[in-house]
Amino acid sequence: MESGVIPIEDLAGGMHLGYTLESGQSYCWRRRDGAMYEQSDPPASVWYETVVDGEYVAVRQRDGELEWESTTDAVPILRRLLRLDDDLDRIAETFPSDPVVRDAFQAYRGMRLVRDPVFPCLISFICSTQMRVPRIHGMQCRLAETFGPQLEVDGRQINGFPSPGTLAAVSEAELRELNLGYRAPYVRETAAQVRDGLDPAAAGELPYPEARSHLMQFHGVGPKVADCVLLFGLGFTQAVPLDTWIRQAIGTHFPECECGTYEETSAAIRERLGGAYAGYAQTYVFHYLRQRA
DNA sequence: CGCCAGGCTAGCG
DNA sequence: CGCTAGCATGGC
Repeated sequence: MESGVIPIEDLAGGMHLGYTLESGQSYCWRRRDGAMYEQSDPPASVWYETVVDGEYVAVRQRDGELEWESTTDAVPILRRLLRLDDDLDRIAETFPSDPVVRDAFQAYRGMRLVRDPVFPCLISFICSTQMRVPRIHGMQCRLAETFGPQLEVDGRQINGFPSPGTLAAVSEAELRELNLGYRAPYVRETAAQVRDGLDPAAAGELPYPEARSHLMQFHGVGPKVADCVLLFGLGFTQAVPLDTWIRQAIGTHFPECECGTYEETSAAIRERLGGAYAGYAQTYVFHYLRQRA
């Protein structure tokens, strides 16, 4: 097992690991203590762990640094997954000066977007429809524990996320037994599409509108889920998923952006939130409103 | 008990 | 195109 630290002072705009991983944007990490996605503020010094490309990665934040343990050098992996190269203050300069956005940024200072591995990201947001955050997380945990590849780390069994082929071979009934509900056939069909060669990562090479259309080919993926995958998995920081929370924020704070259709409202709010990093602003506002509800 | 949750699909007009 | 019923499940 390798280990190391990354000083927070090296990260422009700071870092808050708990907000980053428990704000409902990533379902690819688990707390080592078992608990996760509580409504209250996550405690400090908690270990979070995941499996990426067969490698175990664990990270926690304390005393001004990120401390990590891994079966490999986790620094480049963490840089990518936690977007450690983002300059948060420079990004915030692109935000509009509206009180909601500014208050949200101040309240959750150090929260970064994630860049989840695209397949688990895709499946997790297909599972997210009409569902609360803790239950989405529970579904991803059960998928990994039931069908994912096992890894032994310090005598403990850790499961990675199942491959598209594995998931496509699972019956709908087995998925329903994990309480995926009506999302079960969507998950199975999408896994089969990926297995058969439709690559969600290919969206990353396309311009934003085409990238979203590419993802909407997957069963169970509409415009909102596509925007989530673009934002939280493929680095499209301009994407603004129009969920119930952000729609409420639009109605209250940006009524001029309410244009009727998803496409038009999406374009208006992306412009209103500063363009290139509108999705970053959205993530702060989403978390801010959800925590205050 | 009813209502709603980071919506989507299918099937209508 | 736009509109909507139906969809599983759990927590309040």
